[in-house]
Amino acid sequence: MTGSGIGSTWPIFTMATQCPDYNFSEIEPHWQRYWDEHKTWRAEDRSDLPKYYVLDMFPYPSGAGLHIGHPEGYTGTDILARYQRARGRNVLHPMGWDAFGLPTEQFAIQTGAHPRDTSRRNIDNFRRQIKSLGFYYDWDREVDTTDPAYFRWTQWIFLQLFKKGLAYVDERPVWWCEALGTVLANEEVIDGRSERGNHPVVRRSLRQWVLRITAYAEDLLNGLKDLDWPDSTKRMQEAWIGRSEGAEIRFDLESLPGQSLEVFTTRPDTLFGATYMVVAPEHPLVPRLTAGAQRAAVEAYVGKAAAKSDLERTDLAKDKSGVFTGSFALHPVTGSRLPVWVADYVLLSYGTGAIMAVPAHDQRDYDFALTFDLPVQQVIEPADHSGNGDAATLPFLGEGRLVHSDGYTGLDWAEAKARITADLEAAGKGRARVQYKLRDWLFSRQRYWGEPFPIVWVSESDFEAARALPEVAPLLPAEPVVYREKDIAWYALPLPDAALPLELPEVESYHPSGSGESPLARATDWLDIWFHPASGRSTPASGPRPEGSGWIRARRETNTMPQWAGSCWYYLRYLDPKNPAEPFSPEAEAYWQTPDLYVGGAEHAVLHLLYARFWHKVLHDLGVVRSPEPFRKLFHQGIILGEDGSKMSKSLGNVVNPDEIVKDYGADTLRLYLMFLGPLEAMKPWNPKGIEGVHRFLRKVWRDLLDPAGRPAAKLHDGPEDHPATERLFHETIKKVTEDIENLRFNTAISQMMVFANHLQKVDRLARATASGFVQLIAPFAPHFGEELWERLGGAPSVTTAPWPAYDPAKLVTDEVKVVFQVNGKVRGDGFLPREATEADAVAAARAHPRVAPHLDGKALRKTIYVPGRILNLVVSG
RNA sequence: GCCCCGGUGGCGGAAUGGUAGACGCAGCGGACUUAAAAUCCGCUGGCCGCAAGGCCGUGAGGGUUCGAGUCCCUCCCGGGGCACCA
Repeated sequence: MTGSGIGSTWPIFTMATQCPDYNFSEIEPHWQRYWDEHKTWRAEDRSDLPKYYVLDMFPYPSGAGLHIGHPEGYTGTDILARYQRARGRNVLHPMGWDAFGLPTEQFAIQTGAHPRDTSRRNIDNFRRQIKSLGFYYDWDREVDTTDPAYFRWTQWIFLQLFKKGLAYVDERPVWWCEALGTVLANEEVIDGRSERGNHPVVRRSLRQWVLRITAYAEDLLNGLKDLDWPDSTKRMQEAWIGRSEGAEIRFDLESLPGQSLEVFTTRPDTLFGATYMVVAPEHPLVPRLTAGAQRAAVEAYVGKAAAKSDLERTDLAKDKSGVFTGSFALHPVTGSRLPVWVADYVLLSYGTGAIMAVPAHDQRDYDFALTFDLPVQQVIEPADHSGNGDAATLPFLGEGRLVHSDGYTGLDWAEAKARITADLEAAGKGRARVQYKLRDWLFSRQRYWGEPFPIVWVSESDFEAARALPEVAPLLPAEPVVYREKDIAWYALPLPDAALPLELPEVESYHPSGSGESPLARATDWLDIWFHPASGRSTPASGPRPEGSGWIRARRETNTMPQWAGSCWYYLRYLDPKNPAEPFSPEAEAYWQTPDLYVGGAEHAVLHLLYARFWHKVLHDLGVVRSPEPFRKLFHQGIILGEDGSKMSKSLGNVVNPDEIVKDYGADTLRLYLMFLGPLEAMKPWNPKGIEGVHRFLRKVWRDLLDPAGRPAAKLHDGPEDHPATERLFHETIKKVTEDIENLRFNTAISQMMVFANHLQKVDRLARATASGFVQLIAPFAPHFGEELWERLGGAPSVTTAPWPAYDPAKLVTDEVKVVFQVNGKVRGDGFLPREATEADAVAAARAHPRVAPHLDGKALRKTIYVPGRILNLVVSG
């Protein structure tokens, strides 16, 4: 390259950089600028092309910056996006911020910094980091859950739920976390501690907003069937919904005429084996069931149970405890007296909070009966028993036939379930019932940094007056949402659309109030208002009542929504993110519909993914979206562990910072390495040495296709022809890379490209078209590198506009195929045979093979298995 | 306890029931270089053997099959989820 090039013949490229070597720190920012200026990544709203919508779970922009796990999934979707673009799709690949949430608020509490400022700073940093990795995101569609223009529609969706009667308030024992100063949902509590921060939690009764997700239990369960999701995730949701079929049975109470105890059981066939009853300590009938002599003992027990954390009640306390109430229930068929006990192994929150205990056929009841010396009556015997009775080991939990069950003895248990249930129903003593483990979704938090509820509380008379207004009536549910506080009833009124968004007030302190109310309770001018229900206008109650009619006194809801709210529908806002009049236009929804692929961590298997499905189904029922499910195809990327194989954490000092990798090796190398580590779904350790390998691969390709001055290598020629071996390998590579991308097997796609690169080093000439085609295959993985080489080899920028290479199946077939020779299943040699060689040809070749022949000598050929083009197995004996 | 998913060289991993270990890392030997880096070439599962070659080998044990990393059964280990849900 002596004296050539630089200065005299440069620039030869219009867009590419001028660097002779693979200088990624010059190339990458250059192409990032190019993409930004040309909006290469823009998804067109109106297009004749078929759409492809690929979605990442948007991140919570934490102060720590991007974690190395983020770009793992993002690179996977980015490859898909670029590939689908090359396949002629109009690709939507958006990014946004799930920016409400506790860490930002904790930071505000500690420092006084406004959460909005912290969020903005963190978002800017995340965006910078993500852009530095060259992702094909449509930045014109960025969404931010904390932006009033966004959460206006989160509030709007809440109001649709409210109107449909799917949102209600309830005073209920909830998980209260003292350290976080808030209530947590069941799903956010793990082993009696908060999922976030691992603080202890206790039960506490508070007024809460609750969403009636249980109304959709059946839909949510059935919908799973058609989803292309990991099986484990579907199973988790299935288990979480926890559908059981059984019966609700009514037991009259001896001491309370006219009162009865309802139980739920999945085993109505064991009705005749019920020997006692159990109610949960919190069951409302407990005080009345308690007989005088037992009162002290029952009250002590109930008090103790209330004080126990759930950790004690479940994990540590498998030993049964309980107290007899002193009263009896009457068996609905036999009329026999069954003692009613209080025990904390029965949960108020499931079923009816009471059970009929069948110790002979339930492990828990059996343990309890043993502890308290209660009778055990067998009513099911294994099907292979012919005797009537007691032979089986108790408790017997298996299938069988009924015994000791007047009128039903001898029946198969499944039939007995149906018969007994039907008979109870006819007698007015029970009915078939489906029960779910799924509980309604506790939807409020006593926090500042969340979406405010677009709800005000008013007196009964003001509510009645408002309800009569034509503007207000359509916004209300059939049943008013109401709660009582110190004998005063408060009625919920929604803000009309015109009053949205309801923004957060400025407050002096972000500390929770400690009383169970959020910091919003201290923003008095925001909180206590004069309210005009028809228009939604408001003014501080500290001021005078405004002129005109229809103004009432109101107090705003002080709770805020949980972080899940914003992420429940963000994938829909991307369709039309700037729409000021609707959450998204019907046209945008008609074209983009729902994501074709959703990629994100398995840690959201139940929470986010179940909540979002719930909201989507509600929107579907409202006619707002056409599909019944939001995420047809779901994929979980795995977790990247630290170098030492343990989870990355600051305290272990094994955290990998993407910024440093980009600085040292470039974004393309990082992307390639993340994909090369192993299967996308696998958990795999980071290996800093491994990154050298993929970096070398890029440099090797650069060196191979370009000369030392950075221009097309001398061995490139413009003819169509390559060596047949090169041609075949190239077409194999196109095939493999294409199929692997479609199946998200990026690691094997990369290894195939490495195989091809290794081959390129050995050839002395190469068609320029082959070189460019190879660069196209690399481009989705290493996009800056791809753009740079594409143009230097003569392609018009950008490579993203070039159609994906197609392979020619005819180029993959060879005249000769390798056949492996086995004798008795052991490999003894191989040989090349014509593709159409017969079994006889193959056997002849094997017999002639010097290393195979000795194993056949003097032995009788008993069987021949011939798989053309693969294997010949000769089974011999003697 | 119950339900999933895994277990393959020194390491990450690859293998429609058909040559186990592709590709990469690490290691060893060599070339280039005054030297180093970079790059290139070769070797690299274990055991026996001078070699040709043979035997063994995918957590353990059994089974199905002409043939098993792959399918079936039992067990061990690791990871994830659920956990008194009647």
